[in-house]
Amino acid sequence: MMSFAYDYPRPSVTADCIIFGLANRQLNVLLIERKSEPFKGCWAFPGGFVAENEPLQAAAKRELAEETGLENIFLEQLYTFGNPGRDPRGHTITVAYFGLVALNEYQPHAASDAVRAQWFAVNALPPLVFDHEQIFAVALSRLKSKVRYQPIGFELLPKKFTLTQLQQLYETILEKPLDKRNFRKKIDRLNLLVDLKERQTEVPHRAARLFSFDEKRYLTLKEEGFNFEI
Amino acid sequence: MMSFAYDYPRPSVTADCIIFGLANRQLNVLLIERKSEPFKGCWAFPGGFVAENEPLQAAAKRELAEETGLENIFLEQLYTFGNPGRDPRGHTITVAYFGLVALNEYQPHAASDAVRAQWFAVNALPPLVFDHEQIFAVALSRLKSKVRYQPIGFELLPKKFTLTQLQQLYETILEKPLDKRNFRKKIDRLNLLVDLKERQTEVPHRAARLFSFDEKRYLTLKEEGFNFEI
DNA sequence: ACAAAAGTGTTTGTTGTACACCCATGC
DNA sequence: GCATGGGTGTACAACAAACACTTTTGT
Repeated sequence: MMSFAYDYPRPSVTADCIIFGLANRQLNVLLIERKSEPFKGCWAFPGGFVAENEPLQAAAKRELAEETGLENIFLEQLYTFGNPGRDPRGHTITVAYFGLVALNEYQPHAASDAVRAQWFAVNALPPLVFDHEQIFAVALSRLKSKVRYQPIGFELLPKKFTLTQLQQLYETILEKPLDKRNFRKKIDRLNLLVDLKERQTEVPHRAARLFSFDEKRYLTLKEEGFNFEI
Repeated sequence: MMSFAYDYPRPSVTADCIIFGLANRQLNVLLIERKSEPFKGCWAFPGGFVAENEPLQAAAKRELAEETGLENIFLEQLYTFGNPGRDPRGHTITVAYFGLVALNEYQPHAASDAVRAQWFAVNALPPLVFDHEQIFAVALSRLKSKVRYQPIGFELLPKKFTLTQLQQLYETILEKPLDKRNFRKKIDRLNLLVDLKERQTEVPHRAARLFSFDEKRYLTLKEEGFNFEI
């Protein structure tokens, strides 16, 4: 095996996580405050160096857990950033991962290389280190276009949710109001929801019906894609 | 700056190119025969190590040009593969790029690390090295889904082409026959083509009208996306 | 005259879009 | 009884899908 070895100068490789969450009607993203140089004290996406012989997604998950405490998050690869100059320490390639969580259920707590871990509304982000603002732009635009051809929401909503909550999710991501009746017709045609035959409790108005996603159908639609020109 | 330096063990990074081309009614992909170990003499996608301080896409373009002679190809990032064990030399991360060319206009010639460079029909590929078969599967599925929400063909067809050629392109990629009239109506509605007011010459039957893409409209549609449930 | 591919419309079903009111519940 | 959000239908326009014949040209 050693006969195949080589020793080119190597860029270093990190895996970073862009985690979106929904709170009220606000799209949020998870940031950490860096504990160490460079850019100590600045805000960044959770992430860090890929260890030798560590799968990329595993590195992303590990760093996320270490720095924010979030675990069992589904991560999807977003894009790989490798422009020289993006990291003052030298040529660094960052494989960015993208995840969605039901924000209420995940209160992050800082750990490891992070001083703090905190949700920020996407339209009120602090300045970010490196080229993380560019990475964020790619992530947000991916989220917006994903919504158009894949089911989304499973990860962003509580297990049981109302149609209005689902609609607000789409309105938040797409940044435009949707017609209630048309939205419901469209969702209905997808055969994606299970009517739980339950209702909200303790709301100061008529209680809405609760639904959950049909996981199997959700996965099918995710693979097949659909058209949601809503 | 040196105070920020670090010295983790680093995986190495390569950039590989999956280039599709269309010949007759066959989708083809460009492979090289490796000149050096490991897997000397086996077929692989063109690609190689990313140099220090080299942008990723630049590395992909450089390797493609070095190994096959193809230049000025538009490359789009496909996916990054980083599973340990995929390369016997040690942990290697491959950023895969994806490109389309009008096959007739690009006859590859081997150079550099390649013994040969050659087009292969996608349904008759030789065994590939490393995890290149998996990479190929991702590339092909990306091509198939891309077709549904972005214009395609600009890069795969000659500058002047007939509607039938365009339809055959879609039929080849989607692997299903399409209705001529419906296809033409749909293309027409996209406002994507420029009627060149020219006709084919030297065909042994009625000459078809020639079209070209409206580049501006093509780019707009690429950004906006569309729905081509054809 | 015939072979080969170009070119062209209509009908029917489905989906998109715009739009406004009554219903149930908690206070 | 009123405030709050829940829930529902219809009409019109656009698009999808199925389908067959005439036209042009070279040989």
